[in-house]
Amino acid sequence: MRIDPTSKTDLSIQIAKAIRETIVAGELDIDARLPSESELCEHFDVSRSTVREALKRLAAQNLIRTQRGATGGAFVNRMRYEDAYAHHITTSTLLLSMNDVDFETACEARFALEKACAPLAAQRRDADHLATMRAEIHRQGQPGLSDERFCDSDVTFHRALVDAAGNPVLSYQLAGAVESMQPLMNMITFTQRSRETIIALHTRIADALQDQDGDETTAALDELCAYTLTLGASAMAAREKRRTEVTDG
Amino acid sequence: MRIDPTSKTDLSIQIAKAIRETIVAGELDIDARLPSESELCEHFDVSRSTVREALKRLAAQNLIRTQRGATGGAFVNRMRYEDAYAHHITTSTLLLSMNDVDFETACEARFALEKACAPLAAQRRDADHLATMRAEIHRQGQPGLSDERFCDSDVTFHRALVDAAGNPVLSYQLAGAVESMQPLMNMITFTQRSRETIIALHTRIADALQDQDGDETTAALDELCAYTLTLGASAMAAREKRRTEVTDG
DNA sequence: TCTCAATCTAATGTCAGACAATTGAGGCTG
DNA sequence: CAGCCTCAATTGTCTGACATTAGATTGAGA
Repeated sequence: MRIDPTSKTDLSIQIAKAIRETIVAGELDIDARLPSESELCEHFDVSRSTVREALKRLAAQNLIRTQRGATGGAFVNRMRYEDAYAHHITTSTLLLSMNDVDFETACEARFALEKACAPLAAQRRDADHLATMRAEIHRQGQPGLSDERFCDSDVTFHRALVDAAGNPVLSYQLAGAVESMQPLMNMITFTQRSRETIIALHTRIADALQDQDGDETTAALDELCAYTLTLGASAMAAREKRRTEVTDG
Repeated sequence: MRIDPTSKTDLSIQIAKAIRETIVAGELDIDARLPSESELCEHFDVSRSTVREALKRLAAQNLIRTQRGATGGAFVNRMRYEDAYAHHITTSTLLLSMNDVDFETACEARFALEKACAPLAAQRRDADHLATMRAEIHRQGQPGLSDERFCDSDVTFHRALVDAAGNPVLSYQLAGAVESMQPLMNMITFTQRSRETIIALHTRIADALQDQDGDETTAALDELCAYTLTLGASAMAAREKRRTEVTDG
């Protein structure tokens, strides 16, 4: 756990790395207190600013939390699924938007992953999951629902499907895939007709899960994927047309 | 884009949040330069240390990069898949280790996700993917290979499978699932016999992909999952036994 | 003796100012 | 025109100070 002051790499980066490795290696238990900033200054032979910048880097990754006061300090964080979700979703969303991922790729990934959950969800779904799905289906059918709210409800519905698989690791991994699709989905205008189609497929999925029929769930997801792709394609085409017109005019 | 100096929340957190929201909202393009630290000081009416801590938080999340020199500054990062991978893997690994996720749950999640890739991989695999997989299979058969190296090779093999699906979004999402399993896998002692079984299944997977047979790929993955679970179970049992003996003695 | 408020104290949060290191830009020179 | 030099802007680091926070200690009073 030493650093190299002559390296071209910033000291705060080296220090953050050293501490991170200590934590990841398990040498510091959860909720263990790190040395105080002054002690870290002495240990690494740097100023307090540098130590603090290193700690802020770790805090930004949810690896530590800090607490003020006499018994305060920096403590190793128990990584919570909820915190990791949020972080994962932000990163995924940025990845999608900044890399101009086309709708097909994102959609394919999302449904491939959801299909991975289908057999498990069919096996393990409980009353709560089914109730959530039914409630969202009902919501999706209400007149006057904005496109954005419709997408929200869609995400909730699919989160319930994923959670029904009863595997927190799976839920965590899929949170990014499902939720980061939302900005792309939000570009679609859902006509009354397309909503009806989606609701019908959602109902089919819910029914299949209720019957604990994994194959039928997968089949319905396949159809939903195909239908979503056609919706996305026409939305992209319309968008492209608008952009061309603006450029020309 | 203002902050509240009277809030109980740390200023550097508020500032980081404000800048992050600006970036995520797309108001700053990729590679756009943020105001210099001095300008940010004036804008938010805080000291430079505070601004710097905020910037370090953002840098830790790969949202910005900094560059020294006359034309330097902080620039909006294009979120790269490679960077996001690393971050995602670290987080996933910590989640697994800190939440005492049992081997079954992690294993189930991993193979469920890999199976999601199988049909796509069978369809799109190219010569490079197959070559990588064959090379790793060969490596896995070499005598004297340590358990750790064997696991490394296993991860590389499965990464190739995932990448063969030709969907970067999928690859990104699965990186966490596949690689974060490694610490758990590392606790397993691979006997000569178990290695042979795994290599046989790997070969079956590679063959199936070469034949573009998605169903066979899935079937082989199912078997590998089941076998890995039995290996994990016995490893956990042995570990538990050792711990009990130590406690008793 | 118990309770509660005041005080103490150790830690993080913030500020101000200085200097070092880096690096591109522009000018100078051959 | 190429190469070198200087300059200026910017981030990186250091120092020292004070503010803020919250647990620990202490002490008075019922």
